[in-house]
Amino acid sequence: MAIRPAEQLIHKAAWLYYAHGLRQDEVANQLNISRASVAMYLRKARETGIVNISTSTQLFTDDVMARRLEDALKLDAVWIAPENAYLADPSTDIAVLAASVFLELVRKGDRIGVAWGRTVYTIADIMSYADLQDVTVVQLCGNLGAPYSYRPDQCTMEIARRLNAKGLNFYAPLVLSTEDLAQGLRAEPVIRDQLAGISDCDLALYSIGAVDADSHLVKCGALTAAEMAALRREGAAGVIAGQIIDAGGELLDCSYNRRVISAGLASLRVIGKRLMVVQEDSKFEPLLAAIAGGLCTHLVVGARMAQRLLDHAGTSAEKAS
Amino acid sequence: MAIRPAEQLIHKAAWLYYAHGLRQDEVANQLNISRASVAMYLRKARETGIVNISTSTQLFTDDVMARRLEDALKLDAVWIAPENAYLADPSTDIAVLAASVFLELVRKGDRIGVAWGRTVYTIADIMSYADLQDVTVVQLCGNLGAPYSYRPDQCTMEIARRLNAKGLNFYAPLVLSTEDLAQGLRAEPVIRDQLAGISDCDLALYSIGAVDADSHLVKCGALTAAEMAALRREGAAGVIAGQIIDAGGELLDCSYNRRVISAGLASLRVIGKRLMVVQEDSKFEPLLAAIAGGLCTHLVVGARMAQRLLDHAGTSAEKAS
DNA sequence: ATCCAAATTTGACTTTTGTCGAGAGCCGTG
DNA sequence: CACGGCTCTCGACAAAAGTCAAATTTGGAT
Repeated sequence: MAIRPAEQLIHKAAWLYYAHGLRQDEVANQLNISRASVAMYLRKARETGIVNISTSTQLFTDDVMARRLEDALKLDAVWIAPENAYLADPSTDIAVLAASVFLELVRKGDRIGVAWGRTVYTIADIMSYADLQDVTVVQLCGNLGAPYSYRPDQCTMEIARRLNAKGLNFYAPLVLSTEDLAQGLRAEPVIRDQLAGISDCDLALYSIGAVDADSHLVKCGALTAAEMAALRREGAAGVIAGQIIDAGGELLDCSYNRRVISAGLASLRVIGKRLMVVQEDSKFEPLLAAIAGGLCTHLVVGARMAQRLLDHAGTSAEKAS
Repeated sequence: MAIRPAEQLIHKAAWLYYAHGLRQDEVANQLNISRASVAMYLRKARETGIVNISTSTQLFTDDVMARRLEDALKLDAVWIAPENAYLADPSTDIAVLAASVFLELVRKGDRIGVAWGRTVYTIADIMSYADLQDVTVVQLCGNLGAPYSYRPDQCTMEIARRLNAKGLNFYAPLVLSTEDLAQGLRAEPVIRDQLAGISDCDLALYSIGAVDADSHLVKCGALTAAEMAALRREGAAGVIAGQIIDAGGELLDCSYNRRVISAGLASLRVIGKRLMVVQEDSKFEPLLAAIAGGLCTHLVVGARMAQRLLDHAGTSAEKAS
């Protein structure tokens, strides 16, 4: 009899194994199934978030540098991934840390805003599963028909899937060709409601984009490399949730920004916990801009970036005094 | 070089193993130690709550009976442990479930009140470890020089230890020989402060005691079997946090109660989440009294007890109509 | 300075767990 | 009603994790 292995059975196996501490063969006896099946159920239980294995991220905030950064940048919490210390690929380390931090920040009943980018998708990809049924994951910005797998809607959905949460997608393109059209679309009830709902979020997850030819905006055809370079000369310092900000962390006054459908910076700043994750060292200036603009309260970075931020804060303070 | 295996090293090993998903031998390579040491560190990490393995208790609330009980008894949540379904000893099952539920209810920064009894100690004993450094566990009632290992202060400390939390003990006996002395002691600043602090708790954990010769109050010499029997005739229905309540869940007007140093029922009722755990079927009436008195918002019981409660609620409702 | 007790580390061994392909039951379809 | 596709299950093997006693190191006491 090969009945669909009811959630119930998975749950029972997980309970006996993890809560009661029985061995797999003991569980198998209890449930009258083979030990191999038990092993499979347990894997499923882990994958569906019925059991939850989390490791404390204390170590990474306990760092002295993290504390100093919190003070210097006026952030609520900073986590620093030790560069090259553990693994060959430091960016994976940052993503793994970010995923753990993210899961630690999520609370039951939360509404979570998610932006997009390679970093965000990497985090989604390595994030472990959790059972947060009353959580809602909302997309922070419109979609791009990207050739990559980390489209905005995919980032949102993947994270929702991992959390067993509800995913709310944005059914609009990120950039339109005219300002009028963008304005009209923003006024559409469906879109307007979703944009309005962003400020109700309890937690936001995003990274920051650089203003160069490697930007996803260029790669996805939203802007040409030349346009990007021009924007840079006009003061563009970074890209957040598809929008271009200046060095002060304010929206740059440009046609592109007016054609974008995305979470306004004001809505973002209202969100209680704004988790920013930065992997690449090259994103130093963009990150400074985002911090200046108050777009992040919680920060996950690598050790090298942390050092640079600290040095910068030090010299700024000196100049000021 | 056998340096004290700094917390740091345990943390790193746990991180690589659980967060990054490396194998133990890979971790051993990374950290330049033997795999055996890694295995030991990982056990320590689990025991100190650096890693946290929890299994969802959904299954036990999803039960239809649990839902009906919540409605019938006006409780916030009910968990039902399937009797005899899983293991030989059903009371263990209830305790394991209670421990999981308890850990699920604790939040960072919480203040937790803990009473005492065999049930509470059993829960403490099988509870897994967690890393909740900013949690405070306070003792709800005075101490008894009991010949058992589940003295009030031990229950409190054991739970605090498991949680890596701060434990606050009560430095007073549970019962005094005269009412005057009890009153005087209650007015002592140290004691008064602690009693006052009880209503600040976010979560309470207790069971209910029966009014019979088997009661711990009798076994520990606080009352004689004859006195207990007399109290029973006077309307005593149960024992909670060392105090005797009547069938309506109110403090029984008796000398014993006036000589007790413990959390007043009013203070208890102020606590947001009051988790009551009952293992023995014999505690049906005491439990009814506690529920009637609004002393519990969250309940963990076995299936048989749940059925009895439901039947009782049904017949009460019939009578009323 | 030297020794002792306690704690840590390790290699070797045992137990437990993960995985794979074969086989069996279920279900919709032709 | 037979057929294929599907998923679930199981036995057996391989891999990984747990354990133990002996060896080593540490820190403190004499």
